[in-house]
This record gives sequence, structure tokens and C-alpha cells, in this order.
Amino acid sequence: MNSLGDTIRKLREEKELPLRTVAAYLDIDQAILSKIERGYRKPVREQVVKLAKYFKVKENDLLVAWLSDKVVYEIEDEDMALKALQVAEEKVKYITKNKSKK
Amino acid sequence: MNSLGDTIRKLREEKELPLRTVAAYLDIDQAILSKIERGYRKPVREQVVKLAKYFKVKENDLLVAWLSDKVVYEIEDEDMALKALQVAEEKVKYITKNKSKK
DNA sequence: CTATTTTTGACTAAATATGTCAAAATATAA
DNA sequence: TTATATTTTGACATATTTAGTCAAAAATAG
Repeated sequence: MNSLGDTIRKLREEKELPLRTVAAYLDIDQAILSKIERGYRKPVREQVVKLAKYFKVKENDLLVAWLSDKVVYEIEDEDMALKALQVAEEKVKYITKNKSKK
Repeated sequence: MNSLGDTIRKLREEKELPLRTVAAYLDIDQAILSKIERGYRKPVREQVVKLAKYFKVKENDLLVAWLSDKVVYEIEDEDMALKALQVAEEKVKYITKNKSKK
């Protein structure tokens, strides 16, 4: 199950770049990037978008990983987590359906 | 698609209780309860638990509504919302599976 | 009308998220 | 080894978000 952090670390290591370089591009301290890659911090949306551009991968792929990480983080300690996700899916389907028609 | 707010309002109106009374039980200003019922504020977990007790409904049912509302709130503006939820489900399944065995 | 209840919005306080910095730990290479 | 580069850690500061109060305005019920 790869989290966004794992993905970023892999991309960075493939190119043999130090944290410093990528962190500079994101305009944050390398300490934060280190934590993001290991899952101790969540990046903000803008950083995810920048990373997709930087590593030339599909922005949507990273956004899905980022969003799902956030969702999991928010509910993982709850017994009803899975049930809640299923209900959330229905709600999202309902919302998008009624958004298209006016 | 009923949100938690709708549920609470219905329960409260069935018993013909003013906001004041229920809000006092929750130890918050009635203004907040008003906003919670209409979806302009999210209750905290503790309040959801108290409400279940107060109205004598299943705690888990309210928690599922509360959690799913929170999840939807977090992702609804994103194009990848549905996809993210599906990935999140897989991640949660994976986590709970590996939590049971040690 | 008059009472009661509900809603609104400006404001404050508390909590959480995001970031810096510098030192410690780890890995790399001479 | 020992020197150098990289990564990790944790204490701390700052910013943003969330949760709450309060009082007045609006809506509803008698």
C-alpha cells in the first residue's frame, strides 16, 4: 500500500537527488521533506502539485495518493472507519450527480 | 443523503426540545448547535457521543454519519474525490488486516 | 403584539498544522 | 579511520483553522 511519501522518496532516490535540492524547489526546509517522505508530515496541496511537475508524473496520481492519505489519517483510529468510507462514497456520488445538473 | 446535522435536528424536533436544552446538555452555546444542525459547523467526537446517549440512538450510527461527513467535507471540492475514497478504502482494509495479526 | 426560539455575524480562544533551526545520527568516500 | 555529505530528530516559533461566546436581528408560536 504505497503512501504518497513512499512514492516521493522513490522518485527522488531514482534521480539520486538529496533532500536539500527537492526541498529548495518546494521552498521548505529539508527536515520537512524528510518527514513528509516518511509519513510524519502531510504536504499541502500546492507542494503535491509542485512535486508532480518536478518529477514529471501525473498530477492526478499524486493528488489521489495525497487525498487518500489524508482521509485515512482522519479516520484510521475509528472502528467505523470502513463503514464511514462507504457512506462517504455514496454521499460524494450523490453530490457530483446533483452538481452536474445545474 | 442525510448528514449528521439533519439527523440531530430531526431527533430534537421529534421531542420538541429547544436548541437551548440540548445545547446545555452538550455544554455549548445554542448558536453552535444551530450551526451544527444546519451543517455550518462540525461537532467534535465527544459531542456526537453525548448526542447518541441523549437521544438514545446507537452511538455507532451517529459516528458513521459524523465520520463520513468529515471525510466528504475534506475532499468534496476535488475532482479526484471518488477515486481517492476508493484508494482510502483499500488502505484501511490493509491496515485493519495487519493490525489484527500482532 | 409579545414571548420564545432560531439564526447571524463579529469577535476571542484553543487547537492543530506548518515551518525553522541546529545538533545528532547515519551513510558515503578518501 | 576520518572527513564530508546527507538525513533524522526534536525543541521551538508562527500561521492557519477550528471551536466557542455573545448579543442583536430574524423568524415562529401563542
